[in-house]
This record gives sequence, C-alpha cells and structure tokens, in this order.
Amino acid sequence: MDAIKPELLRGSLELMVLSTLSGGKKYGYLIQSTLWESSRETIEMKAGTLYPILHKLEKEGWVKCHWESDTGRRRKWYELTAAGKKQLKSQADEWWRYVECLRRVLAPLGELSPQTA
Amino acid sequence: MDAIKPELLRGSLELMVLSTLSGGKKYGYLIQSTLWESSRETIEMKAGTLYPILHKLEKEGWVKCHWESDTGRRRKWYELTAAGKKQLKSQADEWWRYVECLRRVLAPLGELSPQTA
DNA sequence: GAGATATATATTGTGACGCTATGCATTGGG
DNA sequence: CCCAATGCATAGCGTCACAATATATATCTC
Repeated sequence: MDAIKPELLRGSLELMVLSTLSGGKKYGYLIQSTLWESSRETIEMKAGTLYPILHKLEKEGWVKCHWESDTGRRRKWYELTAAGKKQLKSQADEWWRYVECLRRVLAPLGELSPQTA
Repeated sequence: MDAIKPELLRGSLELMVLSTLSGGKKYGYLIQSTLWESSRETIEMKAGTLYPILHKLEKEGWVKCHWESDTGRRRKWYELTAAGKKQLKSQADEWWRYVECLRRVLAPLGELSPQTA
C-alpha cells in the first residue's frame, strides 16, 4: 500500500498520537510502531515529526510523562490526562465532521462511501 | 456549524476544487459559492487560497480556461480537462484511502463510523 | 445619482508545521 | 567489535493556507 501524501496527514497527526495513547501509556518509539501497525503499515511517523508533537501535548497538559531507565535504555513514557482524553474526543469529533463535509463535496463524483465496502 | 480547522483542510483543498469543477465549468467566484453550498456552509474558501490553486491546476494542464467579458464583468472560466478528471479520480481515491486508514487508527475509541448515521 | 454592498480576479507577506538531516546514547547480533 | 536497531531530541528548510490588500465593475438603496 502506498503512503499517504504528507499534506493530507497535516492536521490529523496530533489526533493520531492522542488516539494511540488512548490504548494505554507508551513511549515514543512504541507510539511509532503501534501507529505503524494500527494503520496497516501506512502511517510511518518520523521521529522528527513525533517528538515535537509529544512535547506540545505535554506543554498543553494533555499528557503526563515520566522517565524510566530501569532497563538501561532510557524511555520517556507518555500517558493521557483527563484533559487529554477530552481533547482526543474533541479532535476525533471534528475529524468525522470533516469527513462528512468532504463526503458531501465529493458526492457529485458518485463515490458513495467507498469505505463502507 | 463551526468551521473546520485550517490544518485539516490542507491537502484536500485542491481535491475540493477539482470536484466542484466536475459539475461543469465555473469561474472563481462561482467555485467559492458552489463549495460553500455543497459543504452546507462549512467550507468558505478564501480568494487568496482559491486562485493560487486554480493557477496551479492550469499550469498542470488539469483545467483549461478562457476569459469572458460579454456580461461586462470579466470572468475567467475553468473547465476540467481529461487529465484533470483523471487527477480528480486519483486524489479522491487517495482521500478515501486516508479516511479508511484513520478509521483504523481511531478504532480503539469505539467511534464506529459516525458518518454512516 | 451618490454611496454602499456584492461581485470578481489577483498578489504579497506571514506564520504554522511536517520533513530531512543530524546528533547522541544504549543494546544485541553476527 | 562493528553495525543495525532502539530511543530521544533539535535545527533548518520548504511548503502552503490564510490575512491583508489592490483593482475594478455591477447592483441595490435612498
């Protein structure tokens, strides 16, 4: 499966990270691999993209994090806060609203919900 | 209905213009208003956004255009070419592929196709 | 018929943001 | 013992949508 154009991903990357964290706390590298799998090898979020997002989430108070070095290899674990869960719901709602909007705009093409197939 | 975040629109604006033109040739201002209506007053594409896109479409050979001044008010009409229709199909396909991908990523939220409601 | 508003196209400046490149450090396999 | 994979992080760059602005005509209101 081909990769999705970067321009399309813009705006939904943060949502994807939040959603991935809704399955339990994770560290950066794990978020990357989880996203890669849940998207069926489509979303390959680069480190240079992911970490600035995580830092923003932390700054906004949407995730709380703590370092762990027990295994020798240091890891920074991220976990959704209550505000983060609220934010996730908000962004997910907007996303589906956007999809519905595009569905209407693309209606003349006769592309009737290809994703329900 | 609130407006969609600009960051989300990024990447799909060109697709929306192509789709709007699939309903027959139109001039800039008409594209704006058609899009406004087909999106149920959600997509308000600004002139500063639309015209650069139209110029790109023309440059790529996806639309052919001609000036008309019969009515006194000059208008530049845009019409999809064969290559443009092909491009439209290609971009629409990618869009739905993207939506399907996000659906999987957001699956853990239990948001089962809110748009099919 | 004067002024306001809607129509109509176009350019420029700016800021947001994802990507590439780079750097540093640890761990495990060949 | 080297190299790939793991793991976090920042700097610089390019793209691109939007705000602001400019120009001009048509229509509506009073």
